[in-house]
Formats: sequence, C-alpha cells, structure tokens
Amino acid sequence: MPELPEVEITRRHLADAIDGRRFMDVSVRHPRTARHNGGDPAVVEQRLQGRKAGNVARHGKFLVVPLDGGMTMVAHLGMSGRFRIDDGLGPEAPHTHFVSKMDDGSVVSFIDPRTFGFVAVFDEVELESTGLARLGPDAWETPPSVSDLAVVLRGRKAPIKALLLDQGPIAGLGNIYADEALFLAGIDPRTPGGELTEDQLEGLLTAIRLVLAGAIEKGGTSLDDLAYLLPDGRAGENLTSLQVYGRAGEPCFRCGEIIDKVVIRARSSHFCPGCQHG
DNA sequence: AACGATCCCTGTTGGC
DNA sequence: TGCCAACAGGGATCGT
Repeated sequence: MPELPEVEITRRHLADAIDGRRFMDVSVRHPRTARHNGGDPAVVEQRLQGRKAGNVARHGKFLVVPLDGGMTMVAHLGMSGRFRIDDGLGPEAPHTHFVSKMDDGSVVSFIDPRTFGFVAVFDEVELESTGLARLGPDAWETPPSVSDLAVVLRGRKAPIKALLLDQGPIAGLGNIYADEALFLAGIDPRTPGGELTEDQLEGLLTAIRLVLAGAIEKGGTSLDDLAYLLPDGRAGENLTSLQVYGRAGEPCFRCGEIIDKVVIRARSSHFCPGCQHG
C-alpha cells in the first residue's frame, strides 16, 4: 500500500519527469479520479492543460505540484494508485485514468484499479478545503518534537494506532508502517494516546524515523496482491523487513511469542503481545 | 471536539 | 473445480 515511503519514492521519480516541464495533451478518463474537481474530468484537463510544473513536493501521502498561473496540482495514490513514466509507445496499462504527455515527449500516466486515488487541480481557496489542510507535520521532512507531540496527544483517549492513522498528530503513516513503528517502539497499539509517557513518545518518534528510512532505502513495500510498483515498473523490496504487519499467527522474530491481530478503527492491527505494552 | 462507523472500489483469497 | 462472500484500506463524511 502506498504510504509515506512509497509516495516519497514516487515523488522523486515524478520530479525527474515533470519539474519545470509543461503538461500537454492531458486526458482524464474516470470521474472518480476527478472527484475533487466535481467529478468532471474536463475540469482537471482544462486546468492542467499547457501549465508548467514547479517542483514536486510531498506532504504526508499527498503529492503537491505548484503550477504556473497560481493553481496547484494535488494527487493521492489512495490504495492502489501508481504513476508510470515512459515514452508512451507501449500499450496502456489497464485502469489508466490519467495521461499527460509532457513537453519533452515523455508520458506520465496514473493507474488506479480501486480508484481510491485522485488527481486534482485546485485554486487557493479550494486547496484550503481539502484534507491537505488538516494534515499534521510530515513524519519524514518535518517530524514533531517530543514535546509538540505530547501537547497534541494530551488527553486523547483514542488508541495510539488510530491517532497515527488520523494524519492529524503526524502525517504519512498508514497501516503497515504504523504497526511496524509501534512494534519497534514496544508500544501496544491499543494504548490511549494521552497515556503515553514522554519516554515512549521519544521512542515512537525514533521508531518512525527508522521504519521510514529503511523502507525508503528499499524502494517501499510491494505486497503480493495489488502490487505497489515504482514508476519505472520495479517492485519495492521492503516486504521482507516487516516484523509484524501481515504476520498474525506467526512467531515474533524478537521474542518468539505469536503475533496477534486486533481491529482498531476498522483497520487490522498487528502486534507482539510479548514485546509491546501499554 | 473527539471518536467511531460507514462508504467508496476491485483484485485476490478462502471457504464450501 | 467453480462460485461467491469476505477481505484489504486512505480519506471523506456523518452520527453520537
């Protein structure tokens, strides 16, 4: 699943392809891909057509591209979205919902079977009304200090796992890396966020840093089903690094206890009862 | 305000 | 073997 590491890898590839280049022949094929522009593919096409991209940025799991003329392109990979960059000569992949030829002749396309992702072009007012405006500090580029995080979590009764998925306290973690970071920090995912000590929060921030760094270095996590793929078509190699995610019923690599799975906020949470505590 | 539930969607998987 | 229900989950929205 695309989370911060996968989006960051995508950002780097996209930056190579579109920074400073112009969008030509924009085509949006699916109303759900355009749902943040009223579900009208023509709006995305018209707003993007002929515009020149600035530098591709990332905030949490959102990709943000400033455009000349003042508007901003925002894209999200959702569950199954991926960008592809090629010469446009080969066959189009199934579920290709966005295609744009750039002014150097390369072709950027967005492939998204489950259509949880989107491509949008916003003016300044619209930009403020999206989830982007509600994001907390980026977990990788601008992680919060221990004291900042403590303030945000003070009094919160929701499980720390739910708060990590919320993107408000800290932005970029999804189900895989939230579980992995909590394991590394030795924290039970059900622990109310407000009950974590400063020591635990410091450990959690360190664990997040390590988990994200490892995943980015390995090109992200490609699961075996709807594979997340890098924009050049390769698979990420982080799967074998996972300690708890997807390992329910198997022994913990560290202590041998059986990895457990519980549902938190309608998401499965994997953890080791031997290593993780409130 | 905080929190949980529900919905969206389709490829894959597991049970019968 | 074949069919179909269940499952996976990021974010938006809504109800409590």
